Amino acid sequence: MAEKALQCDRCAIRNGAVCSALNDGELEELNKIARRRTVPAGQVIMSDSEPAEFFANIVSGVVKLTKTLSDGRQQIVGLQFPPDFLGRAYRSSYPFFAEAANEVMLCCFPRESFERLLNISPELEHRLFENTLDELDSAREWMLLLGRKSAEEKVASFVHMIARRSASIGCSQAAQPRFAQFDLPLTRADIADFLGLTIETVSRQITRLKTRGLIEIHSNREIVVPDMQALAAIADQGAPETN
Amino acid sequence: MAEKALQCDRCAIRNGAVCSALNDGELEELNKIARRRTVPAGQVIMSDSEPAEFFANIVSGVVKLTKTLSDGRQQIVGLQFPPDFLGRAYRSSYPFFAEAANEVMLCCFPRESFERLLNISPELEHRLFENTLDELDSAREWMLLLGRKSAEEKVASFVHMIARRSASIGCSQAAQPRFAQFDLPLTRADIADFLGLTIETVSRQITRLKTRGLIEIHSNREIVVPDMQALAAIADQGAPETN
DNA sequence: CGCGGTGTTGAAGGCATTCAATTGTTGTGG
DNA sequence: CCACAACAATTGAATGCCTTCAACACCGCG
Repeated sequence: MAEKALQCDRCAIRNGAVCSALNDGELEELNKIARRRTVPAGQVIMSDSEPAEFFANIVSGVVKLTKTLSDGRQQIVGLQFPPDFLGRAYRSSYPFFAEAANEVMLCCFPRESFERLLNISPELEHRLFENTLDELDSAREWMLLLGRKSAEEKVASFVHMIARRSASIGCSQAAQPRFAQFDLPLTRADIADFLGLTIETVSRQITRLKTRGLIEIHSNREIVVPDMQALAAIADQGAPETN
Repeated sequence: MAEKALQCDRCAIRNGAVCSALNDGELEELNKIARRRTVPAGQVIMSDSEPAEFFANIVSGVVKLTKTLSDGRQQIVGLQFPPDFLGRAYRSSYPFFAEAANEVMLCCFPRESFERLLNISPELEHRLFENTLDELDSAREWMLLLGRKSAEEKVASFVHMIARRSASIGCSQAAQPRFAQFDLPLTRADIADFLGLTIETVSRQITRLKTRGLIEIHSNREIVVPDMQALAAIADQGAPETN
């Protein structure tokens, strides 16, 4: 929960984050109110019950958005990576939980100050709008997965998505690399909650992908995908012949 | 596909639609470019492949947004009712299909003209932003349903949602009426595609709800819910004791 | 070394699907 | 008005995928 002020111009997510919609003066304004904060894995960042008192950029780590039924069944309804934005403009309440999937570094802005900035900068609002449209697109993509894909396709889709997003965060390689190596930011339980499956089914399907040579596993979290296209073929359509 | 000009001030959805964000001058502008159009059930309104040349308000009827896997499995990723807005600002392509679920009446605006209006009216953009946030919320609500609810809970949730939305369209009753009567705007096949189930399962669960006295069915489409709260209890949490 | 958290593996069972047949509904032309 | 076709919905029986329950393996850590 350490907090400290920071210089925006040396920020790791300077280019991708919503701040890039601001001009120099506005950015300086933002710089004044911004505070970095580290959140340990598992901790709730924003919740259903209490109004969110701040907005934030994700600097590092992964944040999961979860919803829960009254008997405890849980579903992850969104995953956010750097440099994603956290919090909802114009809405005081949050219809789900935002929780750190692993250790997360945030760049936080007090609600009031940020909204003041939002009022004077149409570009900033526009940027948030674009963000929301992207979130809506991926939510719908995920609805297709949840409603219509088999367990195997779900897990393959998940690994494929993480591989793509991890690549875009780390050293920017070619647009469509054939090979990928990365760490899973989620536990098996989280993956299950994301895919609408059980832990056991996720584990079995990961083993199956490994057996088939589609992925290699080094330390449970560390994954290598030797052929992204082969993985995508399983993820996006009916399971091809296994021969 | 009949088209005709129209007076906004006598429009059925005048109050709820995005147009209500406009001032008199802007509304007059919109009035000039608006054209009504009737779309028969089943017809595609906007598609993945071709860029959408217009935006539209839904005046009456229901529009389904669908996504399809390469082997034909389909998922409905959104349902839009009057006075919802159709089309995406700032995006030329549409990552899914918009299709008329039943006969739909649209109020269409040519893309270019509407975007010009969007540029001069921050209120309009803001309104679209709010809309998008609402869509995102319901998409996430639906992810919870798709990933974690049983067939019975899914169908109950669906009927409950339609009941609520139908009530808010027709004669505005009390905020939370105990009783509801309405027509299902979707076929069983559409309901199945919406819930991530098969037609047969949907049919069986509807029969089960009827047997249990939670709904009454008159003409396959016409539904009566005698006790909305009882239905909500099944929809939103683990199935209660059946006694 | 033992313990808790995390992940894997096995066997049995259940819920939704699949396949198949029948019934009900709608619209059209004789 | 009725026959008929085409579509929509229901119902039944069997299969299968994923879950559930249970036991065990792995790993970091005090």
